[in-house]
Amino acid sequence: MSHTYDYARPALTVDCVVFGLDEELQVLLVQRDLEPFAGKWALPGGFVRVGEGLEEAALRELEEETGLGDVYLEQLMSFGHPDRDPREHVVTIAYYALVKLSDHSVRAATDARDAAWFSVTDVPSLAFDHGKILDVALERLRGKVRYAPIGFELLPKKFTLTELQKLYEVVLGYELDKRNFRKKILAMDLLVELDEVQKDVAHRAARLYRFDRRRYDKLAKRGFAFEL
Amino acid sequence: MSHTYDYARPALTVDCVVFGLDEELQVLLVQRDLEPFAGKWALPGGFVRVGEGLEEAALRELEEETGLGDVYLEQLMSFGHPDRDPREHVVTIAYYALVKLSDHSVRAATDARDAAWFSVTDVPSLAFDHGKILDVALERLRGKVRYAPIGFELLPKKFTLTELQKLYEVVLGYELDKRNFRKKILAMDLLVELDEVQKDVAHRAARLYRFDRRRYDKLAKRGFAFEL
DNA sequence: CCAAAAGTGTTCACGGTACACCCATGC
DNA sequence: GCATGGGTGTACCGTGAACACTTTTGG
Repeated sequence: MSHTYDYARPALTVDCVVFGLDEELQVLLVQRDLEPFAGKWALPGGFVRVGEGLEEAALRELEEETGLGDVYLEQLMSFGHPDRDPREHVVTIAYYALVKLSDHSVRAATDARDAAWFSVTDVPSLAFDHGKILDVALERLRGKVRYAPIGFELLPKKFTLTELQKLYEVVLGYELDKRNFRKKILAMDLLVELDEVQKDVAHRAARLYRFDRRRYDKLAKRGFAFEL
Repeated sequence: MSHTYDYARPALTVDCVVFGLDEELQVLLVQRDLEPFAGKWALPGGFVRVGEGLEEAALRELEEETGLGDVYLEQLMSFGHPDRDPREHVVTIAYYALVKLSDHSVRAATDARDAAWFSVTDVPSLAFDHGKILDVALERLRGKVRYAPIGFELLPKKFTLTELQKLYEVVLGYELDKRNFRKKILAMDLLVELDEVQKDVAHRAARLYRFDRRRYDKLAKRGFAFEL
């Protein structure tokens, strides 16, 4: 390979802000075992290899550091301040991921490298500029969840309308009116009512629904816009 | 400097999609003088230097290749497919810029390295994956112009309501109702009516306005949301 | 006085919001 | 039978959309 471009170059990493939903919105962090910031919590991530796509690198690092696969992944933003890594100039391309906590159990926490979920309202001080990256990811999630059907990535395949509403309330940070919420979301005609209800609840069991992605894609092509 | 991170690493560039407004929406391209793609049109851009911030690099390249300074600049997205550069793995961080064509005259076109404005509806085939980057930038501009007051970056400081409306029509690609547009934009209370009117027009001169950024910032902090 | 664009209000339909009670189920 | 959440409809208001004519100015 010719090396016409062979000047000194910044290093390149990817970092992932992984969100999950519990009572609160959760973010997955790993504890660093190496300097710099050894022992501090950080976003999972690592170096981009030559010949590797960015998203590919993000998925690989996620799998390596947390055991997670099959997640919704979207590029967030790049951060390149020369001093963000104390050793040398490292540019990172941040992604955010949404995972269904119900599926992937909290297996991440049992990994060799320590990984754990933290409520976004109670995150420890993070290594590098990862606190800032998390802030940007949160802002993006809060914005995007309102005009794109990405919230479903945080719920199990089958969910109740109340669970869906709770999701929005937790992510957005304010309460919604039950009747108006149901009216609006059902009017979009994106949910399929299943012949199934909740199990093991100590009260009337709620009906289960699933998100009809195929239908959404079709409607979206015709100019339909999802909106909270 | 310690080199703990010293593995083979992809090269890193920045590229800028510079938009200007004429009768049509314009994009600034430069003609490449080096291989690969010598002679082809491309987005202005170049390598990120070690110790240099990303936005800083984008502004430097813009100045070097097109003579432009004082532009609105925002990060767009990163592109890192391993084959996007035929010689080696080069990751690029794309920015988009909005410039007031009236201010900066078309000085860019007179630069050593050939630079020129093209209507976005009539862009030649571009080097690398720059065509794709342009598409993403256009999509972003069309989306963002509706919920953020960035359109003003394409107009001179003083403008008429008709000019503002034309801007939106050109960017969005559809026509707007004159009375409704004026009602809505004036109701936001973000424009300052000046004691000045158009000069040298062969008909009734229109009143000039300017965008009150200070007021917008204040309102935005209180939860006001700009919307088309 | 003619051409060209500036400027200005009202009506109607629809969607968003506010709001309270009965129902089904498990214990 | 009681506690717990599930499920449902209506009235009002404000915003978005449709729509046409008069005014000003320069040539």
